[in-house]
Parts: sequence; C-alpha cells; structure tokens
Amino acid sequence: MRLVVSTWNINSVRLRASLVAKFLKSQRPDVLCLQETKCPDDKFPFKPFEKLGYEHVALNGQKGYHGVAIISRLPFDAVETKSFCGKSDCRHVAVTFGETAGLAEPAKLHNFYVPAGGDEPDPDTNPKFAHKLAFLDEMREAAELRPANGARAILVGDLNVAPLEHDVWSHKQMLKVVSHTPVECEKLVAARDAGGWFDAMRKFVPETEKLFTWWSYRAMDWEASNRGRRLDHVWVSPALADRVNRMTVTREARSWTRPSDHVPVTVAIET
DNA sequence: ATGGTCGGCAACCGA
Repeated sequence: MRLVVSTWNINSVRLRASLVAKFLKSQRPDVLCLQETKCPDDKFPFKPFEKLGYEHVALNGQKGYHGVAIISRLPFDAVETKSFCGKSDCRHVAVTFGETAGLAEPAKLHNFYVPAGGDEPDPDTNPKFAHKLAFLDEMREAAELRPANGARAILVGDLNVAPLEHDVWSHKQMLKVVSHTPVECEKLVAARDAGGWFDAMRKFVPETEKLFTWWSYRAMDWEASNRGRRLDHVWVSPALADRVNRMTVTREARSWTRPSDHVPVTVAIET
C-alpha cells in the first residue's frame, strides 16, 4: 500500500484552515502533520477537513503558542504524546497505522515542533537557545525515537534546524544565525543518527543543491531574494529508507494569500 | 549595519 504523508508548519490552523483545505484538495495526502496550530484542542477546526475525507485527528494543542496535529483519512491504532524538557509545551504527537488502516506491517508516525531558539545563539545568555539544545539532546536520548530492527517509523516536522550547507541560502552568512549554528546542526544530526533515521528529502535532492521549506515574512520579496532555509524534515527508519519513492516541496504555497512562512513537504512511501 | 513581518491576544511574546 502507498502511504502519502505531508508535513506543514501552518502558523495558526484556524486562520489558515482554508489554505489547509486547498492543499489537501490538490495533493490528497493520506496524512497531514501540522505544527504551530496555536489552537486549543476544543477549538480545532475539524469540519473543513472532515468534509474532504479526513475524519481522523490526533491533537496536542494549547492556547496561543506551539501545538501539533495529525489529520488523516486512515484510522489510527494508537495516539501518543511526549513532553520534553519537563515542560508542558505541545511539541509532539505520534500515531500508529496498522491493520485498521490497511497496512500489513504497522507504521508509527511522529510529528515534531522543535523550539525555534530565539535570536542569540548563546545558551548561557539566551534560555530559549538553551531549551532548543536540551530538546535536541532529549530527542537523541529518547528510547521512543529509536525504532527497533525492521520497525517501520516516520518522523516529520518543523525541526527548526537547517543542518547542511545547502539547507540555507548562504552557509557562511548563516553560521552565527540560530537554525544553522554548528552546535545545533551537530545535535540534530546526532539525534537522527542515534535513532538510525534516514533523511528522506535529501534522497531526492542531492546535498550539493539548495533545498528550502521556509522563507522569512520579513523579506520584501521572498521569491526574488530567495533567502530560504530547510527547517522542515522527513526522516524514515531503515526499513522504509528504500521505500520512499516521491518527495514534493509545495513551494507555490508560499505565494498563496496570507501564507504561512513554511511550505508543505510530501513523501510517498510504499508500505 | 540595521530592520524588516507575522499571529495570538489584548501587553508584548514568540517566531
């Protein structure tokens, strides 16, 4: 069975529910993972997605900040959330697809929203950057993020780190900018390697080519300046590494009316 | 070198 999974930092799911619907209609993924929903669970806009056939929703939201959601055409066998750094921030939700979803082998899908880390890349003076580094360390140590031998698992989300030289518009100019500093890039890669994960996006775009999923709101003309970063990621366990057969970055979503500053990333996986 | 823009929520904080 072919499983199509998308991830998108939506920056308020209530304000942009119509953009989510537009994306679902055009790409028709089986599952969409959202970050920065900024929406308490009891205020989540279920209806517009239900109408399009996305009847299953897993939520971990809060008022005002953060928040993650998974909306799906396929039913879940299980829903889990994990808290990090001893905080109640809503930054993770995971679901398992199994027999009820039509999968012969179960597959677990993690949806993450890693802390952005503030402006100053010094953990001693900037508690937000210290939090980001601690969060990445906890991801590296988490037993739940180390799929067993042969297990099928997917980890997506806004990881707020652009680890490779060509994940940013200018490696040199970004070295002291939070999201591309060496310490956080190393910690992200360490978390990925500790779990044995594969970077699914870079399977389709070589490391020597630019690949972005985010463009700042502050640019006069985001498309002309094209000062992007790859902050959004798709990782798969070794059992799925050779089964990802398509990857799409929906770049045009950055030009839609009242856009998010992130665009959706979609992969198709033969399960 | 600096400041530039969003969204939530009602002052600024977080990004």
